[in-house]
Order: sequence, then C-alpha cells, then structure tokens
Amino acid sequence: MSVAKANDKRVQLVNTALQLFYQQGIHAIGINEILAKSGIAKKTLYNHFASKEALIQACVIERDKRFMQWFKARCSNTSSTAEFVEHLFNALHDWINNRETILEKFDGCFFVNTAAEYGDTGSEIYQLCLQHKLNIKQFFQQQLAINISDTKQVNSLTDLLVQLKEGVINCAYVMDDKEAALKAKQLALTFLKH
Amino acid sequence: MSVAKANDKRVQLVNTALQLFYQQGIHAIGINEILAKSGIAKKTLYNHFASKEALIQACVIERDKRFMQWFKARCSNTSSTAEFVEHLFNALHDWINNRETILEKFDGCFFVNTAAEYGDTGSEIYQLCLQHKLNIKQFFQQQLAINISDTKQVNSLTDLLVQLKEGVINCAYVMDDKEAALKAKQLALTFLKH
DNA sequence: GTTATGGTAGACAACTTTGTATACTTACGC
DNA sequence: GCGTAAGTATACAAAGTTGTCTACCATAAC
Repeated sequence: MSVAKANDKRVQLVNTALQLFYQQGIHAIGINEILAKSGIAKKTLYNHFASKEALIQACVIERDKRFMQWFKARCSNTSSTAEFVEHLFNALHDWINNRETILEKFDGCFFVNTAAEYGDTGSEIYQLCLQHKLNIKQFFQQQLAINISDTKQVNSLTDLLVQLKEGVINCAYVMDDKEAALKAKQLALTFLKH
Repeated sequence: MSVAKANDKRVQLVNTALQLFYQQGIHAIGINEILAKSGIAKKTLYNHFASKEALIQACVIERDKRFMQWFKARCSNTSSTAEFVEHLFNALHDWINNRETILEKFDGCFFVNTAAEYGDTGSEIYQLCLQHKLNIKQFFQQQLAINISDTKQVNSLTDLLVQLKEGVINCAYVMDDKEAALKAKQLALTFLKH
C-alpha cells in the first residue's frame, strides 16, 4: 500500500474528529461517534492512534496548522500597519460569519475551548493550545516589525491586537456579536492615527 | 426543619460543584465526585435537583450572581471614566492573580468554558452564559453613562472595554499572560486621552 | 500465486456515568 | 412522645465510555 493511501484513514479520522470536537466539545464526543461518522473501523483508529488522547493531540496540531495557514494567507504581504489591521479584522469577520469553510462553522476558539476541558497546565494538550497562541502572537510581531522600526512600539501594538483579537472571538462566540470584528477594526484604526 | 437549614445542603452542593466544574470542566466532573467532596448523599442531591443539568444551571446562575456582586463592588462609585477604567482592570488583575478568593482560583471565564462544552445556542445553559455577558455589558454602559452624556460615545467605549476585558481573560488564561490586565489598562487609558 | 499489510465488522471486557430504589437514621414541630 | 420531613448509606439498573481481541477481507509487492 502506498504511503499516501496509508495516511488516508488517518487524515479522515482527524478531519471528522476535529469537526465534531470543535462543534460539540471533546468530552461530549465519544470515539464511536467519530467512527460512525467517518465510516472507519475501531481497530483502524487504534492502529493510527494509541488512544483518544493521541487523537485529540493530532486534532489540536492540525487545527493550529490550518488556522495559521489561513491566517497567514489573509494577513501577509501588507504594505502598512493600517493595512495589516484591516486584513486581520476582515479575516476574523469572515471567519465569524462563516465565510471560511476551511475553519468549520464558527464556534469560538478551538484552543480556548479545549484548554477549558483539559485545563491542567501540565498536560500536553494544554501546551499545544498555548503554543498556538504564541504562534499567533509571533506572527503579529513579525508583520508589524516590517513597517515599524521601534521594537517597543511593535510589542505594545502586538499586545493591543492580540487582546482585541481574543476579545473579538469571545464576544462573537458567547455574546453572539457577529459585528465584533468590525468594531475592533475601527477601534484599532482610530488608535493607530494617534 | 428551618428554611435556612433546608437550603443548607443545596448551597453546599452548588458551592462544591461550582468549584469542581470551574477548575476541571463540567463533563470531566461526575456527580459522584461532587458528592464525595461535599460529603452529601446522592439522594439528597436528587432531592434538590432534577438532574445534573439542573445542578449545572444553578451553578451558572450562582457564578453570575457572585461575579456581578464582586464586580459591582469593585467598579461602582467612580467619579470619572478614567477612574472606572482603572478600577475595572485592577479588579481583573487581582482576579487573574488569585487575590479574589470569592472567584476561586483563576481558570478563565466560567461562562465561556461552559458555553464551549454546552455550545448548542438553543440550550438553557448557553442562554444563561449569554445572559451573564449581557449583564456585564449593561453594567459597563450604566457606569460610563454617569460621566459621559453622548450615548454614541458611551456605546463605542462600552464595546472597547468589553472586548478588552474578554481579551484580557483569554490572554491570561490560555496565553498565561498574568500582566494582561495591566497592559489593557494602559491601552484603554491612552485611548481615553485622545 | 503467495504473503504481508492494513482495513472491516463486531463481540467483549472493564470501567464510569446518571439516576432510582431500599432500608435505616436523625431531628424538628406539634 | 410521635410523626413527618430530610438526610445517610449503599446497592443496583441501564446506558455509555475506552480500548482489546478475534475472524475475515482486499490489495499491493514480491
């Protein structure tokens, strides 16, 4: 069997699990539901993953990969800080309003949701969630540093944007404010002018 | 048996459940763990609550009550917008750094965490989580309206503070940034000056 | 063609979950 | 003092959980 086909089932499992975990929560979804939906046999799952925990880890890693890829595609190659801010919040707005199928139907931040269920900061799963947030922050810093030379200014602007981004996601999710990203964009742009 | 004592066990159950649910997640905690920790018999629990679901609802309501009470105590009676902003983020900072025992050891926003596990927007539990966020927002608006007459300005400042507050909680929780509240305070104060 | 690999199907073990039922105990109000 | 109401302790039912095991099938490599 070719390598591509050998990984076929693994990819299908992660896809299905990610979707179900994100939409309903990890503890709420049993292995059997994932198997039923994907049409894959239980033994195949345990052939690819040592445990449910290992599958969850693979899902978190995959979500980080997809999110970063999408995010970088939407927010790279901007020629000014204002343009970066525009792209950033426009991207969030599209995600929140379900115009980005690659990210699944918007259900808040998968990493926050997952950390809430596997909150022990020592766990591997929490560490992966933390790593994603650090990846996002690092990307912000890199992009801002292109058009701003003062490191201190880059860092404080990064903090602002990170906090607004997190706030937008929470507001859109629990408060059901689907315009949150546009409000944050205006605020950030106003801030930039001063 | 007196009314006070009749409610005694109910209060104990909610206290214990709230603590465990908040720290470890709702699905992760079974009824039996709550009973063991509180030292209360199973029949007593089902005497006070129709189901685990009913107990969860009582916990969300109780958390909202406590949080609003604490929040109002910390952020009321301010004589300027800047003072309100100071009090707001100082309060968050104390919570995040575990100086507010009434709120339990900081583990993010209980309502966001709970919504992540009971994400169906039609569920009673989600509605209670949403209601809490609306209560917070309404309180912000009321406080800001004391010192600002322009309604539009009140609303846009409310949006800013709500988003920053949510962002601070997320950053402090998953990103483990315990200084997030102080950063947000500086940003909000800078914003006010312009 | 044979063999090794990976997949399917599904029974099953061991455990955990919520919720009910039974029998006994405590304590307050009248 | 007695009866009612509430609590304790614990067994148990019913369902669901993860993970293992056996038996069989398909296919690609040699």
